[in-house]
Amino acid sequence: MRYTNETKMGLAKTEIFSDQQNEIASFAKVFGHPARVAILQHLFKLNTCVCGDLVSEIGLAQPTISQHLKELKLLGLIKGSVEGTSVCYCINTEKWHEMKEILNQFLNQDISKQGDCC
Amino acid sequence: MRYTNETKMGLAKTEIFSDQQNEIASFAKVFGHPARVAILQHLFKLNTCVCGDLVSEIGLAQPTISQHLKELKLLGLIKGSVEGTSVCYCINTEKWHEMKEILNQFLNQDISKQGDCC
DNA sequence: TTCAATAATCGTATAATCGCAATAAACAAA
DNA sequence: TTTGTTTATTGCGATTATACGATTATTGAA
Repeated sequence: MRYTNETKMGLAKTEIFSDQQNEIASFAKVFGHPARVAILQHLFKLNTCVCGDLVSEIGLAQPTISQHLKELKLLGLIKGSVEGTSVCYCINTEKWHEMKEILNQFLNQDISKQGDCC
Repeated sequence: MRYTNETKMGLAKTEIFSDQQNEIASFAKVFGHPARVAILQHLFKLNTCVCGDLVSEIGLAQPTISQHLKELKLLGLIKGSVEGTSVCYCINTEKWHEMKEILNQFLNQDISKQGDCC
């Protein structure tokens, strides 16, 4: 089997989809792991910045948590700031709203007209 | 390095998370690929069952589309019924509502009290 | 400066995901 | 029965994702 530059195995062919479709997928993907869901829920629950007690809270190793935080930060959903030797994390409310808007638009499509013929 | 049954590398440790967290992650994960987003949008747009024109519509090979459909069917978000030689697909509206409820609860958490200290 | 605490990064093992060619399976029609 | 159409399954390669030990910053305190 031969694969060209245009057809790389193991890679999603994002170029054939719209920006909107790729954006929805990107946001959804980051929620596609329970650890990241748990991290966000913890940040929400405390209603304030969390100074790195996530490792003991979640139950995964420190490098693993750090990696998940990195992905959340990459999408802009959380912010982090250095506070002494520890790092404080919190929800980036503006980005969260932006993400919510995009996902809600997809999730809350008008379903009433769907013909249930199957 | 040694890994026990409890610690299998490359596997998400779902057992340390709540059912709710795992459920959110499962639904989000299936939306984490633009092809599946595109499939669902197409089903929504037509407001009726689609008899396998998805391959030409999306632009991926037939086995690839079939695989994505399988994942959507596995979660129950779509239904399929055989119609002669082809198969009709449509949104499973009940399951869609159920999924929406679960994801909305997560996405629409009260963000107003979040201390923006970062 | 030295030491302790904390978090990020690196390296690596393992599993899952993505995509498709080839094939099989199911069905209708000739 | 044979033939064509359509979809599912199989098998494989390439890549990403998950997890963590070891190490490396980074900062505050002694």
